[in-house]
Amino acid sequence: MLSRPVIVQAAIDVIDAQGAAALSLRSVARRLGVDAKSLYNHIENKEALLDAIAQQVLSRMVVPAATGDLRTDLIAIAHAFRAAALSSHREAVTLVLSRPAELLAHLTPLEATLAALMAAGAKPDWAVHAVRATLAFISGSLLREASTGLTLGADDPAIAGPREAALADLGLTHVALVAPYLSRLDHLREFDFGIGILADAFVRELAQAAAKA
Amino acid sequence: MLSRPVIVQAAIDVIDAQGAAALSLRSVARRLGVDAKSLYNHIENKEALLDAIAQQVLSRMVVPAATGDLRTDLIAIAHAFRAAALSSHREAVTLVLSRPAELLAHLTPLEATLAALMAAGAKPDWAVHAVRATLAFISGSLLREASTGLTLGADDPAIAGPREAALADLGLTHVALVAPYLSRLDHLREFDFGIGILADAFVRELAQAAAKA
DNA sequence: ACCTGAACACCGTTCAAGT
DNA sequence: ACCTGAACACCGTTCAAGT
Repeated sequence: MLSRPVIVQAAIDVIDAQGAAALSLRSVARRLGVDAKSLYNHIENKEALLDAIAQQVLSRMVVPAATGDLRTDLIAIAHAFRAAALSSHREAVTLVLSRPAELLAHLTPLEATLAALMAAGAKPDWAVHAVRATLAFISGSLLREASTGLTLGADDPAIAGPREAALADLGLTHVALVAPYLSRLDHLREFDFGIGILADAFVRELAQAAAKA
Repeated sequence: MLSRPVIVQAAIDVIDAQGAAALSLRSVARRLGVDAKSLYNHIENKEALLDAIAQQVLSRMVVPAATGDLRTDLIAIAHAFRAAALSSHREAVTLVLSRPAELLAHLTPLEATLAALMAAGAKPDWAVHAVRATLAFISGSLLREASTGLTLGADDPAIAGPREAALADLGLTHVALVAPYLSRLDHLREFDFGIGILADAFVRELAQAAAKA
């Protein structure tokens, strides 16, 4: 009855239903109507379960077909990765991000990104730097999505006005100046902004290297 | 005797000495020779303690003086942020990163980055996007530094050779191709690569906007 | 082969009682 | 004002005993 895949799915269900904080061997076992100690017949320990969850979440990623245009492909891969990571409860993403990237599941997007970069003429060592910068940006973006409440919206001028004045008093004049924009946070828009910048930079760099050769 | 700053410092000491996993109200109290429940006279709960730790770690950041050159200033601020975040045990950084960015301590680097961008002619809304992209990259980079073992080095060709063959067999031909570069990870180098790309992109974008105006 | 009872060394937190 | 004893509802994990 009990099996590794069943346990992993139950763990994801716990996170989806009650948040990442509620995840424990005991809560997973409770959901399965089983004693927590029984899980040890199928998983090594809690750490291994967390690895398996991260693996399972990432394995839902659908790698988009390459179009041959580097910018298009990089953006499509980044979106696919983000969609997979966010496909469960928002908090599940922190679990994926806090596992070391050597998990097998990470290799699929890695392969796709490297393929896109190298098809566009990137040399191996440079491609590795580029993919690492991209992954760092994606990780940081998802971490923010997970830990930020929906938005920071406080558009009520009755609140915003005094707050800006307080910021200016603290010497944070520039923060005060942009406060209206800081109070709005559209995760997807920020994601696209950053990925677009990186993709543009990669395209430009490769074109420049090609022109020199 | 007991006080909030003393408790926060003891908590950081616990992390430095025994890692983030060993941090608990009880371990902090033990280090202070006090009962864990006594801490509640000075902190609200564990969450508040974690916030205070993040605040304290980030407050060590020394904001560099502005030079007026956007690229130079952005890179200097990023390095200062990284240095502060890594000034304790590597694992302490995950604590800082997992707290929402609305903490007061985040405002110092935010102000400096916005000032650099706007001095270079950035409009408020665009400056906010730029600073968010930069912070996402920095967060992702630090998260990798915290969760990755020192390096992934496995340069022994007797190990590397078969591993690359195995990767190629899985259809991961590009991963196999770059495996020698993936096995080496210099955190600072990767950090500089990414920050450099972002800074270059911002400088170029602002120059372009200025030329159009 | 798989499950569980007893047991251990942990957690965060409340509240009433002590100084 | 600050500290603690008693108490509660949790954790992960081992190991011997059961089916």
